[in-house]
Amino acid sequence: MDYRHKEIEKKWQDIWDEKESFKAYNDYSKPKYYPLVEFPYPSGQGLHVGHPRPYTALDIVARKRRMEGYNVLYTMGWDAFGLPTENYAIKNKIHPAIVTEDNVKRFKEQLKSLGLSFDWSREINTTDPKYFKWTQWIFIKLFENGLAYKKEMDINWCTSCKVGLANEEVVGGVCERCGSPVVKKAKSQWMLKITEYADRLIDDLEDLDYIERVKSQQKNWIGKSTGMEVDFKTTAGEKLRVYTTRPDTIYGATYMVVSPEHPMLETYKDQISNYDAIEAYREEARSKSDFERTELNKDKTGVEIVGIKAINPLTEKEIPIWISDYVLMTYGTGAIMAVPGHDSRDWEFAKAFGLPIVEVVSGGNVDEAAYSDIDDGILVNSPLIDGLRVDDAKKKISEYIEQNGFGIGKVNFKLRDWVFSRQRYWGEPIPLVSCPTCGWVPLPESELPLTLPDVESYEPTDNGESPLAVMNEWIETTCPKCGGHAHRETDTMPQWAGSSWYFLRYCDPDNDQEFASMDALNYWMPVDWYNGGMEHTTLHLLYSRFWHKFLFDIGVVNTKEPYLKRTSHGMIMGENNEKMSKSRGNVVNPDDIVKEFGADTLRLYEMFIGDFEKSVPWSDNSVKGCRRFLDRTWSLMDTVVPGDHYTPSLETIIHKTIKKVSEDYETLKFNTAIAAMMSLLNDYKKVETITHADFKMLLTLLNPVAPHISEEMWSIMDFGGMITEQTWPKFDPEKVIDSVVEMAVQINGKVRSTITLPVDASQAEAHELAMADEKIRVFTDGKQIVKEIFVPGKIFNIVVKG
RNA sequence: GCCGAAGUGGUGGAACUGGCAGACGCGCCGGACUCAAAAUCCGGAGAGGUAACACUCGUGCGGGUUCGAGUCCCGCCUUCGGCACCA
Repeated sequence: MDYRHKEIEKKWQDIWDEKESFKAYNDYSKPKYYPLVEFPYPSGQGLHVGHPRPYTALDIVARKRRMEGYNVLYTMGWDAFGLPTENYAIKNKIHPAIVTEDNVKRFKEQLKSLGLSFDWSREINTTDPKYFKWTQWIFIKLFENGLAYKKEMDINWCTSCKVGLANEEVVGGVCERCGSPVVKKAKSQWMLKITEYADRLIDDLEDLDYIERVKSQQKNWIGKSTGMEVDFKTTAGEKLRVYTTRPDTIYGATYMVVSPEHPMLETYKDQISNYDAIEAYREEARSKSDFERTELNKDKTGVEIVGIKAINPLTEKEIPIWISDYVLMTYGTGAIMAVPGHDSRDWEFAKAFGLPIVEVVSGGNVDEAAYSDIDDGILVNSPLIDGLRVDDAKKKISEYIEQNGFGIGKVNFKLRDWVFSRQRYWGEPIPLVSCPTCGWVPLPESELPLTLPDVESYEPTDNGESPLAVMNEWIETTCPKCGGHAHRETDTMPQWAGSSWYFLRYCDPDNDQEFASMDALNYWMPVDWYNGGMEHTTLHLLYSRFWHKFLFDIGVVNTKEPYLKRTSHGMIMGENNEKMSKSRGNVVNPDDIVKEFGADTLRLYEMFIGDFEKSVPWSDNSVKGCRRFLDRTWSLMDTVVPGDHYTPSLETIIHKTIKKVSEDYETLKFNTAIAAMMSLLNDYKKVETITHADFKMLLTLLNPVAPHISEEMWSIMDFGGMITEQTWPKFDPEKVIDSVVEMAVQINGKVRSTITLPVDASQAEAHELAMADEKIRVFTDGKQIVKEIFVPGKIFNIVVKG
């Protein structure tokens, strides 16, 4: 009988469906486990070979947990709002809802063909009004709690998508999605105050089991810095406030710099004698894109503000004030005290304009470069803090500054508030109306969901307004508060909205009273293990943590963090080790692999290919190798004979393999788990016959990776029931140890021979055996044995001299 | 520049708290089966060296600790990912 993957895979997928083998029950008495994978954006391209990698990995965990007796919630959905669908719809004149439906259908078929053990009865779709009703509900809560506000601001405007972007969506000055240039555009936008949660988003990482690179990237992105705001008097009258993390270097502040957008320039216009030059510089800065302004290693430019001086509060000396675009209005106070001796940017600026450089921390050479080391430096030229180390000096001077009212401690973040408006059609409408008398008013819950108007055209407008802005019938409405004439907000939400809370909906997907019941949340949450791409670390992952914390604060979820554990998979590259793309011609279609080799082979291959956390190139030949392993396992059926016990010569290796595979499935080391099973197969092949017990064990261990073929063989062998319903095996700790071991014998640390001895043999026995070995005697005869190191079961090292 | 990860055969990658480097797979070489090929099965191999052993070298580079280092310490180099004029 041949291994016919097509028939077998279809057959078992149908049986699992019919028996609801993977249904998550609301039986709250059982221990639960909630593994989560990022739900895909159903693009028109269909499934990519990258998708099955994380899905299979957590499928393995999910299947193992079920066999361990857990009630497992493993499910799937569609993050289906978004630009590509909308653009495709515009181009082909098909409604985005229909495009979405088609894409979802295709994705679902493809995913189903992989035999992933999702509970499909809990499938969700972010574009379903029953779903986005609650996305809108959460937005209203954010609004009611003062975390959503509208602000006229310069936004990142993608010239091609004709849409505003969050900072997180701008990569290297271009649009993350389409690569077109991003320019500044003033627009009134809905903003979410994620910055209010900045501290907690950093602090609470502490107790979470996230892989280190995720933690550090999030910390980096939030960018907490602790320093002081210090007021410098000016000759113009009012004080000028700066932010610094190095108050200890204040005696070295020889000039000040304000950003081109700083309001003082307007305020003191009359006192500035070179205002024309200043204005020209400001105009130049305005015309530059963010990218140009922040370009690497750019030469410093600037203009001195003539007519106003600042006064250093500690030295009482007058220092000049400059304007330069290396100081950003969006960070700190938009003004700095420049300490060229100890800040490389200030140093460059001072060199460029011949400004004085004063050394206030010794240890470097400020004529050569700024000395910014904070560990070894000693303060000099700083009357109050001379001779102190940097950290002590910082402490002392900070106290002094605060006591004298010159300034105050201040924490700053790089994180900015989240631009939440999109001027597009295919997103959740923002459920607010603008009333001339009441201002912004949220829709009452009874009017949710607010659905999109069903129209023919949804092209973006050239003036930057949402396509909804021209749909008068939809816009015109009455104010829920005063009943007067009002109109709807025409912006929609970004794609990140629906994905910021979807894991909550899985807990209770059909609830039409709440986004999920507290009972369901209490049972299922938090997510035990969340795996997803590194590209979502500062976007989706951060956003959803923010939303969750907010929901926790208003008492509608039970945990302050959504995910206990976060891991990440590496990308699958093309065979030439370049990113898979149509233009490179190195795209592999998972359907082809499933068709030719079977889903089990694809699953096995994607898990075996290499370190799960690293990117790996695709290899057609390795796929064949994985299929070969399954074929060889299949042919093993010819050698199986009845028997409830392990074949004695295989017993130790079987227990070792149970241990290895069980542990490796938990730690993302799927590649070595599979290697161990391949080894076990090789051992099985070396004996004439194997018992039912031997074979059952291999099938059980293999089942989470290759569920169809293991189920089929279980059935052919008539082992009873389904393998999916079996219990995960345990190993016997006493039986994973070999009774006899081969031990390397070293002379001065170099292996010269091996001896075979019982695992519990003494050093004396080892010594005797070693000395009986001719290869060893060659090295010991006539030499003095200085020392013997004996590590039971590991090594025997003889140190000789002479 | 800062943060993070990593450098091991022809190749993807193994190696627990320092203990026989190269598991497992691919590719390659040889053999069996075949008219032949594919598939399958059996066997082989880090490099140098030898008739064969022996032996020597070998985990990015340079030092160090240790009976013993891919693994630990110090100093570098390179690659990848993230951030970046954030004061």
